[in-house]
Amino acid sequence: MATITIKEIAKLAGVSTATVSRVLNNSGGYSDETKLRVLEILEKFNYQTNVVAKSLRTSLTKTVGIIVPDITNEYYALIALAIENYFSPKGYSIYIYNTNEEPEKERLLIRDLESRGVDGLVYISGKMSVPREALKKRLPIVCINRREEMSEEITVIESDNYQGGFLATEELLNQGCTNIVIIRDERDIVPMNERYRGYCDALKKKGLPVNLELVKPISFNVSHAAECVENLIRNHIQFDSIFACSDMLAFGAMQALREHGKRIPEDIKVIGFDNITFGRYSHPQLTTINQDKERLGEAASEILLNIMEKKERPKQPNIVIPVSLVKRKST
Amino acid sequence: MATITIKEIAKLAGVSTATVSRVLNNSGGYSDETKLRVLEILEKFNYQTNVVAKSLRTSLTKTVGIIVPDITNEYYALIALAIENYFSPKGYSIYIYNTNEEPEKERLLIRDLESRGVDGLVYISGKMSVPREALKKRLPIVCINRREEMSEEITVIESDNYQGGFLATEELLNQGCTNIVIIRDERDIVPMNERYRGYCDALKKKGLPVNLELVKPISFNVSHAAECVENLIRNHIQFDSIFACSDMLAFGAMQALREHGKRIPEDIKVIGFDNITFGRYSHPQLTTINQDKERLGEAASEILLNIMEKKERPKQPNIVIPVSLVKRKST
DNA sequence: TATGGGTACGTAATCGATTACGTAAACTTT
DNA sequence: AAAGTTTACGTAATCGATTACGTACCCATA
Repeated sequence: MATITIKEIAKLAGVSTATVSRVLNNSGGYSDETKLRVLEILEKFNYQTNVVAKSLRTSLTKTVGIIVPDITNEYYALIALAIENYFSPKGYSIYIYNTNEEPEKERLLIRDLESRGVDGLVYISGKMSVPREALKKRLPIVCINRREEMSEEITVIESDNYQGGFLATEELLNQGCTNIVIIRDERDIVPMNERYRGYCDALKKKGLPVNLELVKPISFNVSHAAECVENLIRNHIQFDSIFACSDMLAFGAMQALREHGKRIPEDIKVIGFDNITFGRYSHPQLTTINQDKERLGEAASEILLNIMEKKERPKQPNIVIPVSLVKRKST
Repeated sequence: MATITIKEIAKLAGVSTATVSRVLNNSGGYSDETKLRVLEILEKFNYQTNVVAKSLRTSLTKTVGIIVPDITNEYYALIALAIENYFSPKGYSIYIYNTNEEPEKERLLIRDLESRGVDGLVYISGKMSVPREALKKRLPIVCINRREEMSEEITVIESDNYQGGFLATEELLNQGCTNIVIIRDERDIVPMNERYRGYCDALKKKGLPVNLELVKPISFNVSHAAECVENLIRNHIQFDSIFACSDMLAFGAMQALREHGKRIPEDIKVIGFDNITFGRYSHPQLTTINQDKERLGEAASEILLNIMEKKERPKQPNIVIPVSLVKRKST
């Protein structure tokens, strides 16, 4: 690096490095003239802090790590973007780590994060072992949307998944549907369970039973959703609508429906979850439950910064971000 | 941080920090017994390198920065992912920066990157001022898909945009189309110009003229594509197909076509560019030109690492990644 | 005028590594 | 056996900042 150091600036300004540092950090202890002279030299030689050196001394790196399963997924990308937009103006840089939810990768990550001395971590992934490890290492952390029942020491930001499931189901009921298929992730994870609970309660409220033949847990994947719908049709199971627990699953389901000559929404109504961009361009445009990814990212950032600054790990209650129904053409 | 340092390890093992460091880096100069003893202590106390300190000493941070316009865009996300997958096993961490192509943001970035001492930079964005600045600062850099005519000192990885434009147009011609609308980005940037050149040449090869009434430069945005198609229809301009220079634009165009009762592909055929995931789930499924985002990211990474290691900035010829036609249902 | 307190600095330690250089002991070579 | 070479370390400087502590000077107050 050809950059000039504080030492050289000091010599040029005829002061000590201490004074230069003080001027740089506005920490007082210098006269106005000295300040001006130093500032002038700083400017003239285009001084840039060596962040690495500063980090070593202060043990603050001004970095935040984000762990996501897959940045390629718009949902995660939007959250990551919100986090960057929050932290970047505050002088932080963002490390991004894709785990693909592979446990080995996650295990390595926590070491790397600590080695690099990140100031905080936003975790949006599956294995809660990482957050627990982070907690042990006193690394400030918040999780998004992956609450586990037992982990009350970790703050979790989550969408109101229960309400989402309820609203989605209610929308279909309001359209006169009575045989509502729910395609959900087979994994026993809180967000999915909550959506399912909302589904059940909406039915219950309407006085309808939960027909387990219509509850379809699948491994989370577009083509599985399509297969699932095909099986329903092939087995002549009666249904008039589908609540897919993610928009991608909804797209898979719609594709299968079309291939079997079903019209949407005339024959079968479909509702998704997440509200990703493509829902506006699918045919028909997808009715869905909006998750406020920006708020999720923002709220997580705010709380994380709080933990980082206060250096205290508050038993903060989990934050629930409201969801909303986005009515389009598929219901 | 509660982590143990090299100094403490040294004391515990009864050696100097120099020896511990040598063992850590496998640089020789110690007996087998010493090595074993040190390794044992290292293991026992779960030593982790302080990367910040190491970086300060070696002036290598083992970080790579990625500058993208918008990580929320699947195209960029896939490239970024490929880059991470390349560098991460080599011990690098990835900084990600979204610029939204805002010039001020980009200008700030280059300073930050240098301050943080990133070892290399992959640049996928618009303003070539950043790469030039990086070059001046001797920061290893490669660009993706934004070649400018005059900047031969910077290595650029790009898709074969000309070939893509040619293939797309040829596909429509093969389907019997003669009035092919091209919806392109209005900006005078190399990738778009190349796609357009491919379009022109494919027509020429077939002995057809370029009808400028069918050449539609728009500001890059889905709804503008829709408007553009509406205008064509409203003005009764004859066309039998559309080559949209990005899949997103194709979706906008298809939506407008549907709203005007045009069937795809029976009435109007549509082809896109990029091959983003959603093209498989649109209706009809979108025929498109595949950009190999993984190879783009990989190739960029390889070359970047090369520059980083050799510390030389070779006048490397630009790398062109092949594209291919993905035939689906919209043509 | 002596004392006390504030201002404006400088000195030097420090963060946690790496590494050039020095050196004692062991081992070769003739 | 003397000289040279190699091995296996340790010492201390260094990377570029921050900051506790010391101190000289100035000014106000008793």
